[in-house]
Amino acid sequence: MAKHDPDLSLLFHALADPTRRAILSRLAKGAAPVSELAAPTGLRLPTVMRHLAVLEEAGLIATAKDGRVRSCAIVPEALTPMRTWLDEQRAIWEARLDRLDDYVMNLMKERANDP
Amino acid sequence: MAKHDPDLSLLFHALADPTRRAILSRLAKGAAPVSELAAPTGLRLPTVMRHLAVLEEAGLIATAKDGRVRSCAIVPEALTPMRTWLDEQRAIWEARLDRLDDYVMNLMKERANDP
DNA sequence: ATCATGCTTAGCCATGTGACTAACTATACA
DNA sequence: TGTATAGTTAGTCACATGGCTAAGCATGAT
Repeated sequence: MAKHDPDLSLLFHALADPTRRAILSRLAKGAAPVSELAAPTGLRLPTVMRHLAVLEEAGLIATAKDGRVRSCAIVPEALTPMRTWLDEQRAIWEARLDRLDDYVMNLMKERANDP
Repeated sequence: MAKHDPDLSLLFHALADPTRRAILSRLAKGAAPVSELAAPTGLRLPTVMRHLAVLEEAGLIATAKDGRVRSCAIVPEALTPMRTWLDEQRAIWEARLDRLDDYVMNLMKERANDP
């Protein structure tokens, strides 16, 4: 359970932007060149390029240039660390579905210490 | 498949910070007051408070004040939207585990168009 | 009533982020 | 060769983020 996990931070940060998630959804249907990804966003090319750079640094997409066209594709394995983290958390969190009771009981105990 | 999903953005953004993930991990073991959460971070209280505010706005934690102590607890259901998104993506992405082939074939087809 | 504790608010600062325009490069097409 | 196309780079700008200090407020202990 790494305290500083740059992978996870990059991943979550990349996914925190709706534009980037939209690009991913588009790419889920198949590889596409930059312009085609930019079109539905209504954003300028340089802006989209930065989003793509973020996605690529997070390992979520891979790109390659063929002639003057850069083709982008998703990297499915990239979601694995996130899934792992989520499963870890779920394991602990769900083991505590008594959380609310636990929480309330804590408060009550504190109050009880003060008759 | 909402194009603009503020919930997801808030969630992912909240989780993109290692300090906040550490706080969540700590809280997974049970509710705790602000100071106790701040201690292991090495950060000042106001800074930690802001992190807690981000977590709370994302719906990841709930807090309540008892006397002068504010107790914080996780909200397990908060991860559901993220799990849903992840499962959706996995469904599509994994259906395309031929992605690399697909990608390469695309390139080859483009080249083929140019004999 | 006084003081310590625990949080809160206000405000500052450096850096990061997301958007843009404008100018440039490199490939394809005529 | 010249021109359109597809990306790329550089530079600007407003605002968000993450950290801090200093001062304030409410509650519990003496």
